[in-house]
Amino acid sequence: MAVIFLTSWEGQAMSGPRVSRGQLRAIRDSLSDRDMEVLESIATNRFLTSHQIRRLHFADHTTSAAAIRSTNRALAKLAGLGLVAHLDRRIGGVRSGSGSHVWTLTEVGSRLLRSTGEFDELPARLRAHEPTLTFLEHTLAVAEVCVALTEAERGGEFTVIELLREPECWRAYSARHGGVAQLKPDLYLVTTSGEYEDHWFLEIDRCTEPPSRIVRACQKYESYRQTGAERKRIGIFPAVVWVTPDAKRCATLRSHIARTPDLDHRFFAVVYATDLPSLIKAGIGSQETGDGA
DNA sequence: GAAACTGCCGATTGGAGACT
DNA sequence: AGTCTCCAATCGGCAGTTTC
Repeated sequence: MAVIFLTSWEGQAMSGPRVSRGQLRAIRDSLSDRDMEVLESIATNRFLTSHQIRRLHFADHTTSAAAIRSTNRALAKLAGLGLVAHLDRRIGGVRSGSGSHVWTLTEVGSRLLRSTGEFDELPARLRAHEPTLTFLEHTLAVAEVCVALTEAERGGEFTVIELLREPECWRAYSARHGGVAQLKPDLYLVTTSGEYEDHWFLEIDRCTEPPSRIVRACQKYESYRQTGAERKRIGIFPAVVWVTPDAKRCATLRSHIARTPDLDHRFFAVVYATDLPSLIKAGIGSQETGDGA
């Protein structure tokens, strides 16, 4: 995952010139199906790097270099039409070197998608201020998992039935000592592999929180599990998977969670990001057998 | 014929390591 | 500690090729 720092924010690109409904229709007519798919991906994930867009929509080119050029040209076209904009500077590549651009929807792009009737939830006015580095890194990390899942699905490892992002995947429940608590997974995923359907809560770890806080979050999942709400809804409790950026962190979190006594460890897993597709393909055996809440 | 794709090449950028 | 050099990765311009 690229490390990205912002030096400035093209806030003016978020608003851009006024575009009439007729102009918007003309722009829509000039777009290919793939252009629309790229826009929809950016809208769904809020921010995507050029690299991620390439993997999502330009994977069928003969060489990766050709895919990159096609990606860049498609994005340049969308940017030229005022539909997307990239953050001003890209710093920090996959190894050394400069990193990918980070793209987001402009207000015109948002209006265009809302005009299709499939993105009514997009805001009419977009944030004009600079996103924080923490927010951006988290958003891109979640997007990275979504891209990896798409690639694995494309490779025939499993089928994604449902993928919900924040806040659609959040769960509100009654806390033990009264009041309403909220569970905030990064992703909710339903997959099939063979004849089994698996449900997952995914938490994207970026080594920014101490293991003690991860353990507390697990305890919150355990409290929610004991309400029986998920079991009532879908018949099972989803597996809770922490996705870590490196193997050392993976081992650390596994160790802390394993030492926590008041958890039903059948429902919790920690996995290094690259191993997530394998875990999903194999399944975690998280199906509650009826002795639960 | 137009649009999309591809190959080539140079410019740009930051990370890593060597050097002072 | 600061500077310099090399290297890897990305982007974009141009021109040729392919596809519809």
